[in-house]
Amino acid sequence: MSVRILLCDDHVVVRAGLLALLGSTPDIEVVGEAGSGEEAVAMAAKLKPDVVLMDLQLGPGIDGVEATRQIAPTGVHVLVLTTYDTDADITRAIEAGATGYLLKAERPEELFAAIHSAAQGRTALSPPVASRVMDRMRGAAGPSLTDRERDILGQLGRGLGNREIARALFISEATVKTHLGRIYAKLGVDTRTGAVAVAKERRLLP
Amino acid sequence: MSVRILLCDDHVVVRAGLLALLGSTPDIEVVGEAGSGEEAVAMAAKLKPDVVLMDLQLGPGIDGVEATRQIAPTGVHVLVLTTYDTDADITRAIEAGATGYLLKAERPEELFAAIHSAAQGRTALSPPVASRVMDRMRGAAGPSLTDRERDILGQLGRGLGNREIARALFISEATVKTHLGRIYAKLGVDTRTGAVAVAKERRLLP
DNA sequence: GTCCGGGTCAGCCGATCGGCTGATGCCGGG
DNA sequence: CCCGGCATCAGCCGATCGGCTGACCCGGAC
Repeated sequence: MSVRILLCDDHVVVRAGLLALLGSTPDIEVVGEAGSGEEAVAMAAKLKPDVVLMDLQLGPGIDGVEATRQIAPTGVHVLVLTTYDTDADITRAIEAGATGYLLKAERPEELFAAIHSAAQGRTALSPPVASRVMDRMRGAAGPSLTDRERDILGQLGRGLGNREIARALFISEATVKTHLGRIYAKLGVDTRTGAVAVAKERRLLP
Repeated sequence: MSVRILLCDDHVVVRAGLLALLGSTPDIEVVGEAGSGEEAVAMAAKLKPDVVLMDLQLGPGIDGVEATRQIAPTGVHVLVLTTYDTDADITRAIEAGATGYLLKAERPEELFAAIHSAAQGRTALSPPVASRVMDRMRGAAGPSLTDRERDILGQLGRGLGNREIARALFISEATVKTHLGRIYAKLGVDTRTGAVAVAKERRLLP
């Protein structure tokens, strides 16, 4: 019996590509296409597919992570299929309940295998993604920033000064400095510019 | 008579999507697919298609801009089809000789129209891209950094302080500060972190 | 109940940064 | 030949940053 799939991607080209690839395989059946997160949530509830193929970047409206957060609890497996293998994206998707994380650059056979894995609730990760996750596990004392520290880092990445960051986050400048100090320590730097550089390198910033 | 197309994209899914979309139209014929820049250059020379549909991000090897730079002079029209509409990408692609610049989020009809335009050598731009180009024209004084300023910016993007930048480039700290001041002025910021942020946004940094 | 991690804040001080003014040398176009 | 753009450097000064020390509150773990 074939696996029933719901596609979710805002790019027509990508949906067409997946449809073409998956439609040609006998044991996979595409039962629906969604062009936005809202649409995906609604169609997942109605169609109850075995697997939702979810892009993370969905243009306006809720993004793929939020859509995954809403779909996953309903028992429908979500397989993230996206272009980027950034730490932030991967962890957010996994936290949101994604069953797997594939890259669009992946070979079709990998995609088919991952879909069947996901249909059975088994995790499927692209090799580069798996590597990153392993690195994350190994580097136990790795860059484990708190939520608030990530907020600060995000503002920092926009080039704001301490005062501006403080106003943006509704806290005092002193608090910003405290957080920055801890961020520097965790990233192994001692300047804000260095923090941005490292964060950029480790893909902690958009 | 139909337009002969060569696809170039490192993503199998995207190639399949374009193949599916274009294959269903009678006046467009896909004569080849390339998964890398090198492949695209070779196939363009051999197949002499009317239009090359070129992605800019191509994974390892030469990128879409470089491939375009090599293909365009041979008289083959290159229509860039990519995900991003950043200033730097657009200008680099156009400088490299691209005939048009489309976004993957574009409607299929736009894509068809753009292909026919490109086949005749006419420029085709996605609306958001066209807007940016117009903005650029209006604000004639674009961010034209000198080579040396780009050097400084590069070091800055690594998180170095003025003294370190000075040592890295074998100049005095005073000179670094002078260059930084001019960079700030050209980028419209007033802090080093802001410069990194803007440079990152405009893709002036690796 | 106590301990601890996370978030919040304050004050102090040395180092760094950014703006300013001004100067030199090189090179290429008018 | 002179002018302008580019790169180089110096000194001054106010603003900002980064490190430090110490503090409070809260919620969950033990």
